[in-house]
Amino acid sequence: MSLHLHDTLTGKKVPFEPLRDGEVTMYLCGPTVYNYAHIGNARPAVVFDLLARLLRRHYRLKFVRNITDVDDKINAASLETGKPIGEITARFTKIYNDDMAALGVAPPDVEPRATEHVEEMIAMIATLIDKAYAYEAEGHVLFDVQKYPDYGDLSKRDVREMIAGARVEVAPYKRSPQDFVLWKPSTPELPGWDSPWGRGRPGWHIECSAMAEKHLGETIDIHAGGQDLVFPHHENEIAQSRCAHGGAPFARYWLHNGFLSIDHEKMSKSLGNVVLVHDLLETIPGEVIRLALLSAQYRQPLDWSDETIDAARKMLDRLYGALRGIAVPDELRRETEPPAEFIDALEDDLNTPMALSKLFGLARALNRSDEPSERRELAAQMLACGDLLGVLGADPESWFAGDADGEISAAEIGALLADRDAARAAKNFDIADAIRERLAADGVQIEDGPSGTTWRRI
RNA sequence: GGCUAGGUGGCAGAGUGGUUAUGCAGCGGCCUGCAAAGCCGUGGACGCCGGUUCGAUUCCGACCCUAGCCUCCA
Repeated sequence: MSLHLHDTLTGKKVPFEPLRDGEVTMYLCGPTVYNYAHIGNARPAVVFDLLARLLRRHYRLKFVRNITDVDDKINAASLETGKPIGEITARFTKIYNDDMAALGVAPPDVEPRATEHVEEMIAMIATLIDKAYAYEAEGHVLFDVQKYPDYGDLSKRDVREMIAGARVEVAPYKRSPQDFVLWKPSTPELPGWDSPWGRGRPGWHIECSAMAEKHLGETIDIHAGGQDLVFPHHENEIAQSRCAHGGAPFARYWLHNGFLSIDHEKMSKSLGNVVLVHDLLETIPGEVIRLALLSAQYRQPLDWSDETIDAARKMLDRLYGALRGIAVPDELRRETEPPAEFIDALEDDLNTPMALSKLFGLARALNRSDEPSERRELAAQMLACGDLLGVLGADPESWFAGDADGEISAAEIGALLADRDAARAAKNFDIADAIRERLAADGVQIEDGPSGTTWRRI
């Protein structure tokens, strides 16, 4: 089975074939850097990082994830805090990248910043005006949606209905209510760039179109993002790019991840239930968060709760438990590929739950086997799967040793276990059990195995 | 109201026109000094109503319900 992806434009799962043999271009809408990333922001980053890993197995991939560092929300944050815009965007860009790294998200090949591409945006806007797809009005430049008959194809919307159902007050200078801003004027205190239409700043949608063109060309293979970006952001990107490029297709495959809810409620500031990745990482390993985000297929909705996190942690307990005490030689590790059925699951539109079930199958087989070479081979396969998923990279012992902050130390545990071994050898089981209970009180669970006693923090 | 995607066992979550998802939790057994981990076995499901079919959770239609989008939003 080869890679199949669900394409939003056609609404179907289709075989993936890149435009050019052997190479793939992919663009993911990145963060607007004015605040900490929340767990919903992390989902596309993790999911499409997995897709990037999968693509790199067979293709030379150029993966672009932008930084939106000019935006009215950033301006508002600057006004609110009194801090310069550049300081805010630099700070939150770093925090975003650090947080994503903690989730095992590899950096993209290119991470363009909008403020460094204003020239390209202006050029694209000028082209759109030249070709009469855009018009200037009161210092704004607007895209004329009437001129692009395919508008609505991605989001399956009928333009006429949209006009009829428009709920927002329409700016008087717009020719049609659904026309959207490519360029808008800036007041002196707002960030602005000189342009043929006066000092101003770009609209949000044109940023991605211009950066995608600059780094990936007119037609890209995969464009990804959250479901909520389908309309208007991606619809507008298509309109701008195609009209600027003589009708050339913009993206050949459109991928959109499903939404995250928090305890079955929509995450929103007004409900006060926004979960920040930065806060989660204080107490939860990034690997747990990553696996939790991959525990449902990416297009499905995913509810985030303590149970979601706990379930992911227990999955890792089982997987690391199987790997415990097995030394996989480096050479075997390098040579071993994930089993075909595991790859098949991922290549079927990133069916991570199915892939995980195959991984658990390996764990079961490993646990069942008492033949050392077979156990090493199965462990190597599990690690190969883990490499692709971006989990199981830690040493199993350190996974179970956990974070020792303010708790009983490993040395103390070792000393108590030595005492207990002596008691057990002397059949003083009351003493041995007392030590076990004392460790349990500190959150340490012990396991007597054939080759000695191991422990884990729970 | 329109568009899109869903409704699966105690929970999470895949999949399939007839045969075990998987993980957690439960039950029985093995192992263990006793546990724990692990292994073996096991119960429990496909929103509702019709239709197609030898047979539907899986296909088709209606209905009910949920979520997202339609406005900044992953």
